[in-house]
Amino acid sequence: MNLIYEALAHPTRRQIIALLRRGDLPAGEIATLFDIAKPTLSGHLRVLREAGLVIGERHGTSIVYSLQLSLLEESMAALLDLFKIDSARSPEPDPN
Amino acid sequence: MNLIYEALAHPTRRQIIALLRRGDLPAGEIATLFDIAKPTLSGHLRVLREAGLVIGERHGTSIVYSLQLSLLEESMAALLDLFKIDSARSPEPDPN
DNA sequence: TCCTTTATTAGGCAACAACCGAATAATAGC
DNA sequence: GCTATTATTCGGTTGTTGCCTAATAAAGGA
Repeated sequence: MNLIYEALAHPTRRQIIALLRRGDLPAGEIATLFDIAKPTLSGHLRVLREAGLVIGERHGTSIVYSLQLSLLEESMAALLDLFKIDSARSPEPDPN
Repeated sequence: MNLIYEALAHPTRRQIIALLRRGDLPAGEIATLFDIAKPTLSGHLRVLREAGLVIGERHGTSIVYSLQLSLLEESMAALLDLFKIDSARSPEPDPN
């Protein structure tokens, strides 16, 4: 859970998520849309991958990234739990 | 918005939020519930304050902290927007 | 006023995160 | 096998975060 919060803490990574919502994209194409070096973006993608928020599948020489929607829903549920706007959850919440 | 995501990125700060959901608490009492030095906790409270997630009101020598529920709801809405689970929002989302 | 209590700020340090250019890996096509 | 393309990993720099102890501030009561 902590990995998800950390992944969301950087604006660029949230923008990548917003981008991928519209459809899958290869890493290079994502890179062209940001004003940062490719290795830097590759690092951001790794953080998102390790948090489980995206997956990358190789197609030929390119690696196409797509959202992992189930994880996004899980993180939503966690945040709902943290704020307790929704209810019917564990009585002793552990936010980690 | 970015401040909120950054504030939520640390486990201790999320635990503070979970704690305050049950009721307001003075800083010192929060500190006793964590195994960290008081100045460290004071720093976490500052981060939460600057993100607008909590407010601190002085009562005598102590400062009582409470959740800023409106901001919590706003951040929920932002996350819903980021993931687009809910709809009927801005057509060109900016996740910053 | 002085002392106690409660919290914060200041200063310093180690660990981490973000960034870049250069080098390396993986695949496809000739 | 060689070359081109696409991405990642490596190595290093810079700035930030998290933590601590010591010092300071703010309020209340003797």
